[in-house]
Amino acid sequence: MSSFTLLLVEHAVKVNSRAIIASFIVFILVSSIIFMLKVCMVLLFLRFNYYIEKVQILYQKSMAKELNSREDNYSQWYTDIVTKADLAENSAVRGCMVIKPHGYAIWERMQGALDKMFKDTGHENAYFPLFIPKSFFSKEASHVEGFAKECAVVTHYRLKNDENGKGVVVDETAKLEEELIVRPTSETIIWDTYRTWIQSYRDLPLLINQWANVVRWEMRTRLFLRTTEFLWQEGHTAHATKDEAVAEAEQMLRVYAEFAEDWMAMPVLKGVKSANERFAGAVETYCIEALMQDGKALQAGTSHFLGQNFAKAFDVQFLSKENKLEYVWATSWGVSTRLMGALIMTHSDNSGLVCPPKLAPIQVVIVPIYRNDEQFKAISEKSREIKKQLEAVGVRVKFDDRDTQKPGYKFSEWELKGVPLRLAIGPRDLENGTVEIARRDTLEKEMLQMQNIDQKVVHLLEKIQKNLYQKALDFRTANTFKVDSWNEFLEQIEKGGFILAHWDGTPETEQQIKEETKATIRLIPLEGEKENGKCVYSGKPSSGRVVFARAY
RNA sequence: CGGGGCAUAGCGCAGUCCGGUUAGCGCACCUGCUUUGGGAGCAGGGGGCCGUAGGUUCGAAUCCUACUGCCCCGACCA
Repeated sequence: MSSFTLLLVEHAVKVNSRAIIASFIVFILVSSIIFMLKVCMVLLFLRFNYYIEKVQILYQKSMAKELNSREDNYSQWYTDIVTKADLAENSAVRGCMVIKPHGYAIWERMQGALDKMFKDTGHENAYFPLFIPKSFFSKEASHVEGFAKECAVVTHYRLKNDENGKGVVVDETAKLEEELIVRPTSETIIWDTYRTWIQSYRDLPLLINQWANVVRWEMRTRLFLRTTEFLWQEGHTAHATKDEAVAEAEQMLRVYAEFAEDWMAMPVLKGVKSANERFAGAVETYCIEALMQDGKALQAGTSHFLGQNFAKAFDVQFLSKENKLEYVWATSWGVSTRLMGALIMTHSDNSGLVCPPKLAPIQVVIVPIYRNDEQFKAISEKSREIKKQLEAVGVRVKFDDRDTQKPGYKFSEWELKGVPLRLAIGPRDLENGTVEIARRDTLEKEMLQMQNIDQKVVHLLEKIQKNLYQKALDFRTANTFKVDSWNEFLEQIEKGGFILAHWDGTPETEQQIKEETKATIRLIPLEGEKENGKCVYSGKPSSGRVVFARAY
């Protein structure tokens, strides 16, 4: 019995041990397969991670210098150009920007050109205060209404150390008798002043301009396009007759249009604003309107016929030749640093800013290419020679002789900053008497002989200026549409561009269209043929097409 | 003022869910060498009160509370 059991046990052990061995082998096999699979997966994972890392590195590298593209993200592209081309940056103060040297240099060139045009049309510069007594504001009813919601107000004139030792606080005992408004525009303070300047028709016309900063407390801001504080010029003129004042407002509109087209190479439409869009306090607002590359419109300048509104509000009267006491007729007109935004959005591309030669602080940059000191010396000598030659014919030149950056870096940097022409001079050029010239507008490169380089450059700069204008004009033409039905209107407004459509002339219809489509009447054209038709929204009769668009 | 998001090096971000070595990465910066005709490479280096103030905890960039600031989307506007 016991031996039998033993046998059985022995058998069982044998069977078991076979099974154990078998299962052990299976286990080894399976686990080794699993192990190998694991190894493979880990390897794959590592490999994968490596690629991810690589992709991230590449991405970060490209992010370091490159712009978001115009097509992918237009508004980010715009911001990238402003900041990466060193035009401006956001400041510690919400909504206010720091205009950096390169951006300011362009603005200075704009100022210079405009200032000359103002003076050529008989205007003089003056300066009025930053602060306006609050009571002045309430004198012209619609003017207050227009600006009241966005005024910064000065209430106190002293700070003191906090009693709890936590920095400075406003000294409540130093409250102003009358609060001061930081000017959002200067009509009121200027007309209050003009009252004392004007007594007789002999004091007229009074043609004054001021270059100044103004503050409008905006909800949402964007560099150059809409900032809380901005730089501008404001012209304020007084005239003896209505006709003369209207003529002045129209003249300044032409000045703005000429500046936009000749200097900024930016085609503009001229027209008048509808009642809804009119300046607060104006009888008529004239404007120039440009089309940006994303199909949105941008108001680039305004000129207002103010009638006698401010003369009456501030009691500015003069004795006429007929010895009659009359109110004077007024205009005001302005353009701002917003033009910088217009400039950027009209011409620039995915390589950065494209600046028209007439406004470019640097028109030509010379980049030397060399391997050693001797070459650098020889090339520098030649470059300085060319620089002098170009400067002699009035070209603004920079010789980029920094030894800390490589040529490729410099090429990209100056493209980003919008320099119209780049000359590259290397050892080969010295031997051959050539120079490589690259156009910023077309990004084309060409080898030129060095002889008469000054004439060639001058010619090219003119060509670039013309080409930029033509390109912008072609773009506008291709994006201007006549629309005659409401369905067409709805469809087209989504695609962007200027829409020429009939309007019944009522503010109600304009408001309805705005609410339904976000499009506004940019202007009622001054030029072009008049044509009768039916309002695109209400179907009521219309005497001419007006320009609709979504706007900045 | 409504709705959403974020706050970590000069800039851009990871780490936060799930608390635990000396807080990382890219760009930029500094030094050296090699480079220089389209954003150079290698090696080394410096730089942080992790928005502020409380709390929880042996321990907080990480969890909780409050505050502040910024960004985006709407209403307002050149």
